[in-house]
Amino acid sequence: MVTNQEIARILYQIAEFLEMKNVPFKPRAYEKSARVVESLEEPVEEIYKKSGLKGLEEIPGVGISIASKVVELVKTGHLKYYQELKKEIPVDVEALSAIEGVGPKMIITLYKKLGIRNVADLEKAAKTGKIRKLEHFGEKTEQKIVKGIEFHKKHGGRFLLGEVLPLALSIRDRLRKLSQVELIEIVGSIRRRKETVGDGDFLVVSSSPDKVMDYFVSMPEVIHVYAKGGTKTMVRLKNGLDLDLRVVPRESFGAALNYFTGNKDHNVTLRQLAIKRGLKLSEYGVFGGKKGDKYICGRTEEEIYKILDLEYIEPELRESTGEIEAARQAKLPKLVGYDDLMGDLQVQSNWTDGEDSIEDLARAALKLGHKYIAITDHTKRLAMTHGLDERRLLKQMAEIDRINTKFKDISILKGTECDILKDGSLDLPNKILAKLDVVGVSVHSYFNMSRHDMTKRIIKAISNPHVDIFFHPTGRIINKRAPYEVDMDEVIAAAKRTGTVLEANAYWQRLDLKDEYIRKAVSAGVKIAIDSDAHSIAGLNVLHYGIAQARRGWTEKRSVINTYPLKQMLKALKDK
DNA sequence: GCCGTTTTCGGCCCGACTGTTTTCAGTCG
Repeated sequence: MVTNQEIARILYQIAEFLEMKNVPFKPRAYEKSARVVESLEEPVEEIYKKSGLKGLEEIPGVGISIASKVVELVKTGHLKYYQELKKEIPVDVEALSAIEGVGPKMIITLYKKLGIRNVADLEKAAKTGKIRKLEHFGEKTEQKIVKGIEFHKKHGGRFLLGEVLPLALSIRDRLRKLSQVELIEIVGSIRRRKETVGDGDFLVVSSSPDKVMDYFVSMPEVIHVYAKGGTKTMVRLKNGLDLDLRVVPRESFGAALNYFTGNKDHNVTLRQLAIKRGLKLSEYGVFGGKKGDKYICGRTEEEIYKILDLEYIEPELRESTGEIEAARQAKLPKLVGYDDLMGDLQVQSNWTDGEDSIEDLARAALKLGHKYIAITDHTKRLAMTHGLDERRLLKQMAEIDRINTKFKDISILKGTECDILKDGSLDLPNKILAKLDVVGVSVHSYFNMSRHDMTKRIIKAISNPHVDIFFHPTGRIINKRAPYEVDMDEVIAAAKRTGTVLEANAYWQRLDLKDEYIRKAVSAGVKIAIDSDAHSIAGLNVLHYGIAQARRGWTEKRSVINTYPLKQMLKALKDK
């Protein structure tokens, strides 16, 4: 089994090797294909098994040459072309280029002049002053390398959106309070609400950028300043997160907003569209005229898309997955809004592993404006959570009836997060499931089953006529636990066939379904439910992450059952 | 090596900052 991440890593490395060899254009091609493969949730290996070489070539950025290499990787577990490049330049490109400020050209020079092959070699050479003696290198470069290595040791990799969004919002609000700041927005992958982010980007319009930059680098979180200029400043925070701040003129705000929101391929395509129209697009605006230096527009993003004959594209969609083509044909979805949810269909109370009582949860949900909330405690198989058996669940249902009499603006629904057992049967008998308003089911055990068995197990479970929602369908914990092996195409087809709702779990460590599968599900006509999976009052506040993920999955309001008023929502469930 | 509202061949996004240089290459986004 070769994972998408492993394939992407090799493609990235090939790109770096080719860059070192000064091969034109190919590095970009490999890099692009790597980015695409990396972002696919469906295993490339599965795509190959299902649709062969042709299927691989349909992946954007992957042509016949890269597709064949992927096939070799899938079939044999290695790739000759890659091995040969590694033999020719035997350096650990992946680790070396992960160091801030170290790129392919530097790596090849360091290898040729000093025989540096890995980070340990690099650290030693830098600390013993060997690097500063090289031509075109100096003391500062050497220091930068030492620091880069230290930083990377402390904190490598990407952050989860939920870890950085609150911080980014706080910094945005602090900057907004400065009198010199006229306009400010968070841009980059945070604005696109990507599930993981590499850094934080801010865009500012200001009459005195220097003051803003001074404030930015002196924020208490900042421990290092990479660069500080009149329009661009880059810093690192204590928690390891890098932040960029850009300042642009007012008339360029829209163009810059667009440019820094990305993603990269989305931008490249927009610029190419501009060129085709005899225009030039940059972060400063759209330019035309004989010399190509006449400002045409750029105050707002809407202007940019309009002049390129495109519908406005929401930030969450800008991932170069067909949104530009759809915008050209005016076929973009009207996305579910951040204020559209009327309730929450997965919440755990202190009857099992939640912290708060049903009544307190209901009161908190009411405060959030919810019209309904489903209490979905675990079932007995999850003994560690004191999962409910039939007797305790009946007791809880009576308790919910009692509490409901205290509220008139919110309805507490009787639900369950019923365990799917190994053979696909459920942890509670049908006769009690039939009495519940909302039956959710989920997998909490035997994660390592074969793809075939897991798919069968899940389809059996959701085929139960009482099962309404399949909770966190792939079981992943972002950056911690891979999804279990399951054929999501088949699960989606089964959900459609049986009228089962698939959950878009909003908890930011899960975000399960992922955008890619949400898109497949809704385009197949399957309904989704965006749930908090809250285990406490505070946990109720994460729905916006799920909405973001749904928007990234091209979801319209009508596909989300908990945007419906209570009666209509209940009707959309199976056995009602 | 990929791709097509110019194209199946001939293109391939644009700009800021830094360090090492006296005009630019490398890196990053």
